[in-house]
Amino acid sequence: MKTVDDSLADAPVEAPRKTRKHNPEKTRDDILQAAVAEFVAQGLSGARVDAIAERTQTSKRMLYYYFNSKEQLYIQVLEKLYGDIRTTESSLDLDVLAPEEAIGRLVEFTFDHHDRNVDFVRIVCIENIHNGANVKQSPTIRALSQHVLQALGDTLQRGERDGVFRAGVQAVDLHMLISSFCFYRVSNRHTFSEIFQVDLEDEAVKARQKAMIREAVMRYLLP
Amino acid sequence: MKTVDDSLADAPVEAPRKTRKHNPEKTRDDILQAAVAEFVAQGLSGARVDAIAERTQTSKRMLYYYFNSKEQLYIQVLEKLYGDIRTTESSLDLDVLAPEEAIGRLVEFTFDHHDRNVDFVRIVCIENIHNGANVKQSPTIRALSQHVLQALGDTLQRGERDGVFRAGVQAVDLHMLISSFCFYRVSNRHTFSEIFQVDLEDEAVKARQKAMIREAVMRYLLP
DNA sequence: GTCTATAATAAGATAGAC
DNA sequence: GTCTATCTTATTATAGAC
Repeated sequence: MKTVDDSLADAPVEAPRKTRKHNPEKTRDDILQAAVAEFVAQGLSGARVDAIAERTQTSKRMLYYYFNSKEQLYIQVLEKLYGDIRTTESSLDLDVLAPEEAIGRLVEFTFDHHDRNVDFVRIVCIENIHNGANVKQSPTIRALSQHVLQALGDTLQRGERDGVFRAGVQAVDLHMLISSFCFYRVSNRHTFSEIFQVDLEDEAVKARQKAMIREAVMRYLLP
Repeated sequence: MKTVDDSLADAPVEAPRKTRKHNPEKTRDDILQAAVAEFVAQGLSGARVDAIAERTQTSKRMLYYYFNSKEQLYIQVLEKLYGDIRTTESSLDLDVLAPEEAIGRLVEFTFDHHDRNVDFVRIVCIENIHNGANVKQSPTIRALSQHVLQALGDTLQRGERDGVFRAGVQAVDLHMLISSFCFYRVSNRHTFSEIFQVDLEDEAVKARQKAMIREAVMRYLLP
């Protein structure tokens, strides 16, 4: 007696070998996404390989098949999250704006970017708890981050030349002034909001703080 | 035949029962210090109870005897490190200084304090990775941190009244502006120095950045 | 390439003697 | 209060069939 399954077995055998369960890129990406979620939620030591596997459509065996170890999977996660930020950062085009406009825009962009990318902020914290051991192993990541500093340095130079910015400000220092505030607001939001009883998710608070860091930076640059 | 040990046994029995190995406070403190080192180095999930015990003069059994669980020991560590900062913070006496002096001093104090207390910075990062779950359980910690905000608010008000500061600045926002920079320099030093190739331990760099945050804050407060 | 079952070990916690 | 030995469970990683 023929069953429905039997009739499927009669389908053309020449069809591209795309059986139900073989889809390498998708499987790999599925695992990587699950790993992002788990590592970001639990940290490097806190993350469980089993938990990552459970978040996927596939099995733990495939995780090891594609990534070899928990640590290598973590490095892939790190590179993915650092990579995501680059794409957006490169789209800023600071060089077409007046220096003051450019800096103002960079500050607001940085603020919004961190606010929207909690995952990135968390993975950077996790990596620092582990003394940056893995960023140091990834030449990719350093290369990814050179763009902002370059753009910032160029803008500072233009402003200085035009007499709208003071001289002697280091790009790396200014980058730290901007990033630190935007990063800390997100990285430390749990302890900060609990201890000082502020709702950092409140849109009014957000707007006020965004205006503050913008103005603090602008004033600092005045001649 | 009498041995040396036998003669010791003849010592006065009324002496306070202070046998070689019984010293509760010291043992407890020994464990707590070891726990600070391990948790700060490895994080909450990464820390190993065995490793903590190995750092002590005593055994794992005593750790459970005094602290009941890994988690409760972690909370004690958290409270200890938050407590340490309070003592120094309270010694600032901002109210006896002119408002500008007071803020300048607060900025420099905060900078130096974070620079010197890497342990505190790390435990706060670890705690945020765990969503502040443990600070929320400790009413002690919130109480500890109210002093700075109060002192800062008072100083802002004095400056505003004297016409040396602008109006409308929130104490909590200014606290964040100051803390974020001082904290981030330490918390993110591994990734930051690797990616941007700066030596944040260099005394010249330190002095430059300390002057920057001080001036940025002062300028921001100008009317 | 994928799945189930399992090996090998590490980790938190406790028993019970002294 | 303290120590050694151990229980129990969780965790990374792999074997081997399909």
